[in-house]
Order: sequence, then C-alpha cells, then structure tokens
Amino acid sequence: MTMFTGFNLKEKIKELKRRGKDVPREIFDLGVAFWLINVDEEKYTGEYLAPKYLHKEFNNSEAILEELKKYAENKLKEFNLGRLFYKLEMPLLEVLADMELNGISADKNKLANLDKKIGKILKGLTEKIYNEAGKVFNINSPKQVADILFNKLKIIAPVGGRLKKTSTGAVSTNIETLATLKNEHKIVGFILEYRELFKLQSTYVKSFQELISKDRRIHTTYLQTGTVTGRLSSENPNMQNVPAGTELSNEFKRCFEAKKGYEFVSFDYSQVELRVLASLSGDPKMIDAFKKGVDIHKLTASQVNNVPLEKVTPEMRNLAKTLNFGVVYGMGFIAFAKSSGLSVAEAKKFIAEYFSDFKEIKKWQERVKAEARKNCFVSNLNGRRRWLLNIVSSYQFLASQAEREAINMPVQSLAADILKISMVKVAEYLKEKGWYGGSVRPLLTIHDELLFEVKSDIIKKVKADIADIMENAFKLSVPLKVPVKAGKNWGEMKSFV
DNA sequence: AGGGTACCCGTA
DNA sequence: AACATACGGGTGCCCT
Repeated sequence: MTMFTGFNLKEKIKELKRRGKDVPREIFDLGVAFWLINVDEEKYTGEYLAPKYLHKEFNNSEAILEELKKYAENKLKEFNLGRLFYKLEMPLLEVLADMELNGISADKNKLANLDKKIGKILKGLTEKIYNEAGKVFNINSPKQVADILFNKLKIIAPVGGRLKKTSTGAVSTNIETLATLKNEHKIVGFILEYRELFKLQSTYVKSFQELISKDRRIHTTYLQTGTVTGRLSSENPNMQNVPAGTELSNEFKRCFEAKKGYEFVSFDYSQVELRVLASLSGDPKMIDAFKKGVDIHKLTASQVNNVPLEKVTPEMRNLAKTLNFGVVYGMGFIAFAKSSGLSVAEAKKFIAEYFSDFKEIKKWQERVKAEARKNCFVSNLNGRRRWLLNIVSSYQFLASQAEREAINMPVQSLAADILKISMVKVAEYLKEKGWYGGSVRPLLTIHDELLFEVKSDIIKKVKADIADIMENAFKLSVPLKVPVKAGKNWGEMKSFV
C-alpha cells in the first residue's frame, strides 16, 4: 500500500485492478487538485502546469511531483477545498475506474440491424428530398441546404417570422428555423426527419459499434476535470447524451442489455436542481411545495397565472416548466419569449410575476451576483469554486454572461456534488455488504442518475438501500427524491417499487 | 492529408 | 450585436 501521487491516477488504478492488485488508500491526483483550484486551466497535465506554476519543465520525477503537490496542498487549504478533494474527489476516482472497467454490454447484431433499418429509411428520405429540390446535393451540408431552400426553392419565412442568421451571417438551417418553415414547403419536413435519423445513425448507432471491446462491452471514459461546475463528462463514447424518447432511439437503447442473471437498475434524482435552488434561496413557497410533494411545475403555473392548482392546463404547466428551468440558467425575457412563443411583452410579464411569487429566489440571485462581483468568483456550499473575472467587465454582454454563469454555478455544482457523494457512499455500502463489483456493479453516471447492474435476486433489498442512501446523501431544506427503474435492457426500464 | 473551425444536435 | 447553464461529437469546408 504505497502513496499515490501523480497525474491521471484513474488509469493507474484501472491498471492495478486489472492485475487484481489493491488500490492505495492515499491518493493525490494532481490534475484533479489543480482543477479544484482553478477550473479554467487549458489542460491538467504536468507538461502544462509545471511551467505555469513552478516555472520548470515537467519531467515526471518524484521531485517535481512533490513540488506540484506542495503547491496544490497549500492552495486547497487556502481555498478550503481540502474536504472536497480528500473526502469526495479522491474516493470518487476508484468508483469511476470501476465504472469504466465494468462498461456496459452492447449487442453488436442488434446495432447492425438498426443501422441497416435506419439506412433504408434515410435512402427513401434522400430520394424524396432530391425530388423536391429538383437536384442532387449534400443534405449534410448546411450551406447547400440553405442554398436549396432559400435560393432555389425561394422559401421565405411565414408572416410575422424572420429567418435566423448564424454567427457568420448565413441563414441558419437549424431545427428551430426549419420548424417555422414546415408548412411553407414539403421538403422541410423531409429534411427535419433526415437530420434526426442521420444524427442517430452517425453519432450513436455507427460510432458505438466501433467502440465495442473484446468483452462485448462499451467502456466510456469519464473526465473528472472536464467541466467548470464540478460535473463529470464522458467521452469515447459520451454515454451522457444518448438519445431517448423516440421509437428508434429507444430501439438503440434496447441494444444495451444487462448481464445474464442481472438487471439494470437506475436511480434518478427527481428535479434535483430545482430542489437545490429552493433550498439555497430559502424560498418559502418552493420549499413548501417540495415538502408536500406538489408537482413543482404545476405549482409555478398556478402561481404565475394566478389560478388554483386544479385550473392549471397542460399548456400552462409547460410554460411554467420552461420558466423554472430558465430561472436556473438566468434566462432573460427575450430568450423566454423565443423558447415559449410568447410575445416579448408577455414574456416580460410572466418573468416579473414569477419573481414576485418567488421573491426569495430573486433576492438570492442578487446576493450571488453581488458576491461574484466582490470576489470575482462564486462558490457552492462545499467550497467548489469558479472564477468569473468577466463579472466586472465593461462589456455589457460579457458581464451579463458572467452573471448568468454565477447564478447557475451554485445550483448545478451542488447538484453535481450530491451525485458524487452518492456514488462514494453507495460504493462504501456495497463494499460493506460484499456486493461491490460482484452482485452489484456501478455502470453509468449521467449527471443526476446512476445506473447499476444488479443480480436479480437481491434487487429489492439493494434498491431500497441505495435509494435511501441517495435521498440522504446531502441535507437540504427540502427532501430529495429518487425514483427507481429496472429492466433487462436500457431501453425498457420500468418504474420499480 | 491533416488541422482548425462552423454548424448542427444529442443529453442533464 | 450578442440575450439560457453545462457538455462531446459528426460532418462540411477552408486552409496549409
């Protein structure tokens, strides 16, 4: 049991595990340490950090690692990040290593069949599109699509609408724009369908097939230093943006199957960011709603429309949902108008109404912004910190952007911490029970969700315990709720009670 | 041929 | 002028 100091220790841990060796108890990952100190570094490698902080070339010698460690230790202490580093991020390394080693089983044949199936539909759509266009062109080129739609077919925006431009001044052909043109020409609908299916095929069905390992499983890589908020990211493949909702994307997810004798069990924090916001702001109405288990979007709808809960229509609820999410991101009335389809004046009114109903949220946001302006950084309850130098910029846009980032950071990052705490605690519990890696294997983490592979005969017991650990992972002034789903494959997860 | 970037789009 | 946070990745296209 030696001490581990260095970069990319997750890989070293994986190597030890592959050889059946024990993982050192004391771990000091320098990349993660420097990331906690400043989430905005370009890279978290020795080659990058040593010249910048020690004014020395990096050579991976014991001496220079120790010197970097000394520097990091001091800063962690100065910024009060010790607990986060030693008690959360370092223990998390092993869980991430295990998730990556475990991987998730993928059925190559099913993927190949789905590939063909989508290919056929795409072929048909391609012909229809060429037919409507009157010529052959590259449907995957936004430039060529724009040329066909707006020059050749001379499609124009319907009354009251305007065509959106891209940052370089070209007319945009994104979904949002195309959706407004759906009734102007038959080709538009075909292109929308084509886009959706091509995306599914190229980014997911095709790419994932190439990433299946010899053990017939897909092993993602988690980046512990990949975000500015404390979230994890995932690459090769990114398991955190797998599509859901349409029939074909569900068919894609059905290609991932639990090991024989096991089932997938997923634990998903329900509305964790809004609960965090309620707790941080102390807003009485929102806290009350979560305590009573009221549908939060419905409550918001009833509040901003000044109608009783029973009178809330699905449309009102939808609008309120956009509003709730938007508030977490610091959305302004123009953006709200755009995403809701309301007029700017109406949007303004709704947002004003929202903040007069949830007064403490507004006050909390103002406090966060003031603090950010004072310190040029924001931090969350655990001390996780993000520098926001632009908050004092004289460029209005940059300052506003920094304000939105400031408002979002304490919420998104605490939600991220809560999930990380859960991962570590659940792993501890599973080790105590002797199930870790055997009867219960952690597979995926998707921001507010954990997916395990669990031996069928212990699902019931494990489910209750894990959900319990997660709901009590962090004390907020509102309860945390963790609904559980289970299924033999990833596309057919049914709620489990 | 390979790098950089624009645009697009999937998720929480 | 920009006007909703956080990501990774595929393809086109221009450049060297």
